[in-house]
Amino acid sequence: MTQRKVISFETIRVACKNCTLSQLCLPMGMSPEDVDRLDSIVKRSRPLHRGDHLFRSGERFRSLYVVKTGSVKTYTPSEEGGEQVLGFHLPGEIIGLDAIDQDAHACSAKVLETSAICEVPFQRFEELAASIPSLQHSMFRLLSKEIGHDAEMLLLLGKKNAEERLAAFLVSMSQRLSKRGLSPTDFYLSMSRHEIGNYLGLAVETVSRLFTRFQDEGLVKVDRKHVEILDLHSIETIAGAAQAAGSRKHSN
Amino acid sequence: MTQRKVISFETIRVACKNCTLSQLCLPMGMSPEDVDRLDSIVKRSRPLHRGDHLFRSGERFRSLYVVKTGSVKTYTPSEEGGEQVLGFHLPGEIIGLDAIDQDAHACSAKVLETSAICEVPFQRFEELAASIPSLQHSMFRLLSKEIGHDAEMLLLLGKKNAEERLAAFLVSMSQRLSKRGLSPTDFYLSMSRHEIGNYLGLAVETVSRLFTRFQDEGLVKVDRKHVEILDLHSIETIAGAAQAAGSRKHSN
DNA sequence: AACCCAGGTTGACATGCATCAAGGGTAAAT
DNA sequence: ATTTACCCTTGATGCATGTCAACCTGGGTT
Repeated sequence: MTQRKVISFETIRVACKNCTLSQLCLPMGMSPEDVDRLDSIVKRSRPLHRGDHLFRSGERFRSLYVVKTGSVKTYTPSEEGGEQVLGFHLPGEIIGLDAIDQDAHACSAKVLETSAICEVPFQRFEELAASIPSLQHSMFRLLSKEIGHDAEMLLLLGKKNAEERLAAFLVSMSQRLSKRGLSPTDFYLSMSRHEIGNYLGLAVETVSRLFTRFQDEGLVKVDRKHVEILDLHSIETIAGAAQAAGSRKHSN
Repeated sequence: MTQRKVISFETIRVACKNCTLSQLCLPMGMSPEDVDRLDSIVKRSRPLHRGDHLFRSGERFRSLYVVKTGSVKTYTPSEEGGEQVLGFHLPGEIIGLDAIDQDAHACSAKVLETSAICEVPFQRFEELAASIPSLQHSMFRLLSKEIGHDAEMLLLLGKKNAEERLAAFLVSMSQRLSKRGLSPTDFYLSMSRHEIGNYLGLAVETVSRLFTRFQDEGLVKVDRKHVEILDLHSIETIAGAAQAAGSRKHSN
């Protein structure tokens, strides 16, 4: 016992069964034994730093990645430095799902702040999923959830105006942080205004102006990346007001 | 032999193994025996007609649906009759994937023209997928493909202008019809201008004007729902010109 | 045949947001 | 401490596209 492995502390710290994210992540609904089996195929690396890539567009697909701490953005780079930000990923969220089909990454994933990432080799994962029904089910659900989330984004980009988009973004951040045990009304954004604008299909200037306006209206208090939500209810109302009176866009 | 079942003709006509879509659909890459197992859980109903619903938003999720012939649109209805069209589905395409996560349908699915639909009860399907690795893999791929497609739509809605959107829509239709053995340059659209506009985040009038403009420029010949593509190459160029010179929107 | 009506087209006008431009604050680098 | 470079903010202007309104057209109904 005195001779136990030096890595034991490390192991305890990161093992799936001890991970606070297990209810949000793949282990969701699995028996302790099965979680151990999953755990045995997960690779963990040293923390990554701002700007590091998990993978780049075009690379062969080998593994899914799960954010353990920190945050990651995914984006599709296009010629000339332009890009479309596809999403911001918080702890427990899985990255690389879109690569399964083509066996290659169509987007790139870049770390926004110092982050710990779990790597899940996909081939092994599939074998495991075939023998653990609840894991297969979790995976179907996670993929489905992503599709549902994308549908929300389509609605946002297709029907909502700038104000509604930023409000929806704030509500989403608030809810997701809250689920992770953080404050739903006081948080730091790890992405730039530019990245937010890109994600929401808006110009940086518009995002900036909206933050200012929301602040003037007493809805939030913003200081650079630090956001305090003062009136979450009003922001939720704005965010949900897609087809409400006054916004008759494409109303059939 | 004389006494064979009356439904035999019907059965032959629709069985997965005799279906021309099998390479686009779930049976992709499965052994003939496994296709039979899949076939045994698939339900087929009488043809549905324009306006019929496969399911409606809010209903309990029980089955996935696959278009066999015809076409279907999915959309999220919102209060006041407004809606966001999420997609148009051609033969071989699977509908209902976004409902797996919540165990309830978040969108509605409406038939655009007389269509034959296969119903796949999901619980049975999951059992089958766990015992047929290639089926599980197909399903992961199909879900992943949907996510990748959604990402393309996010780029379209977030970065492309009206002209690029409609061009992308035409290219998509052309490619998908072509894969199904139909002409890539001469086809009938089963959806209205309104539905196209809603899908692309544009007003009906804009869609109409663009069709006219494309026709004036000699790119297409349009007569109501009938579209002939005269210069597919140019349309592809327009569709792909997201970040090209001249369109500097959000160019970082 | 006359009517009806949803779907489509076209024109005139309005506006939300992108674009252009300039300046200020902050954090990392030296 | 100073420099540097990025990020953010704010103002002025223009344009693409939504909105409003009118009319056309073809298919179905009485």
